[in-house]
Amino acid sequence: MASERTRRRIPDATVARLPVYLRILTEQGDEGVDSISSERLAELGGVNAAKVRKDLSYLGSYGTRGVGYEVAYLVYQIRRELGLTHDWPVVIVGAGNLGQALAGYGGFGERGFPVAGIVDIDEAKVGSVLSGVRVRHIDELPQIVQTKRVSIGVVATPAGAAQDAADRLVRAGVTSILNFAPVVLAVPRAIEVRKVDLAVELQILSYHEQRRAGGAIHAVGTPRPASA
Amino acid sequence: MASERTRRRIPDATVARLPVYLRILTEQGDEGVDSISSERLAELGGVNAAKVRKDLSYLGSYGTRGVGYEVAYLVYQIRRELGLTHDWPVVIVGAGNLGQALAGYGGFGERGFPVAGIVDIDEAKVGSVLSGVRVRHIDELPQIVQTKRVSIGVVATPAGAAQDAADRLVRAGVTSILNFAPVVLAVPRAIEVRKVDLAVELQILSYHEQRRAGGAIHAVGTPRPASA
DNA sequence: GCTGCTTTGTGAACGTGTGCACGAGTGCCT
DNA sequence: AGGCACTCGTGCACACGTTCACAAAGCAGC
Repeated sequence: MASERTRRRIPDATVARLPVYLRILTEQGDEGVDSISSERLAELGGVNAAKVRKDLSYLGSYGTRGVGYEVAYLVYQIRRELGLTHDWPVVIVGAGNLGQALAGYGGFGERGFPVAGIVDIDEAKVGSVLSGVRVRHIDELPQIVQTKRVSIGVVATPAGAAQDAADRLVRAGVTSILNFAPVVLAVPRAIEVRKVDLAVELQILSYHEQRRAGGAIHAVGTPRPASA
Repeated sequence: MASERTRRRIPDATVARLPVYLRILTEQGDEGVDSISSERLAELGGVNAAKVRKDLSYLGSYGTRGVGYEVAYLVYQIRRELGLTHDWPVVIVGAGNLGQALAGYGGFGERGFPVAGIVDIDEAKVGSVLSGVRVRHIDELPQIVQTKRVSIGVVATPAGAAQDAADRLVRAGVTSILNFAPVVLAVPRAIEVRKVDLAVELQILSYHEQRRAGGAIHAVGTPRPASA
């Protein structure tokens, strides 16, 4: 119990996979499975079995040799490690196309991230209701963050407004940001930022497609730099 | 010219950063900047200058020592490497909340990924028009993929329908998939899949928030496994 | 209790990614 | 022409992540 503070740091790569395991385990639990092997979990998660075992070993030795892992207990442990023992309300900045879709996406609240509010800078959008959440003015952000104890903000604005949105979120007291705008946000070191950029993902796919196609054909007619 | 086929493989980590450099360079170019140093590019991209230089060196030696990189030329080279010399039409499967937002998100077409079509399995949604694109029935997928020469598919369905959507995309001839559903897709080895999972991103943020909060307090009242 | 089968947990080897540090090349100024 | 300031390109060392392989541990059947 005293060593609880000295909890080993979990590698980033592992933290990124825990949510996947958690989802699979929850599904399996719902289907009545109460014990699962690392091999099966790996198969369902599309990864290597050794990786699963190593990942889970960072949480502690919660498996039983010769048997596998008790699904319900593992779910509990992963949830605890990820801090999912309670809800984390989020506030969405930007009530455009994306903000609306996010607010309407039920999966948010279901998975422990209820939408505490959605704000926009455009007065015309304020007051409209999206999936039960009323759009409020961005000036109300500090109040929402404080009364609802929000620590996670979602930036769903156009690129040009993203930095301002982030600044406001930080000033309001948010400490983690999920950024959907195609911009590199400048924030204080202590703020955790994660980025989701659709264009980047598509361009990575494009790279592989182009490579698959041979790639060489595009070399025809290459312009040269100014110098000789 | 003969060595064009022997193009060095670019590391995944670098491929993932090239789109970021590309966006920044394009912006800088629009602002009239025509030469940029690795240091400045690194600053704007939120990365290390040495990393920028190493990344760009995989494309070839396109910089000038003592000066920096010619913005326009670098943009051209990155676009070429990423296969962005021509458009890549995409087809979206699922006309729900997310599918609609994606279709309406202008950034898609602008960046070289025009929406060639959006399909849904629900007859009730077929025929409606989203941002100029008419929703068609999923049975028309093969036809859309072939006539529009689509090689990238976007899965924007609920989790339960995602695998079926992926299967249909693959059968229709798509070779790259961008998956928004919280499911690990099973596809032939040759198909490139990238995943965007909002819940995973939020859970990673949750982990850091929980860790920030101390983490130990949640240990109170931990249930134990069945065994002694 | 012993044997055999299964599956975990982890040391060790390998591969990938990062960042420093510095040689090498370039432009500018005198 | 020579010196100086600047910046790229890259070898090298280190950190991080992945995978293998196997001992340790548990269960089942007899």
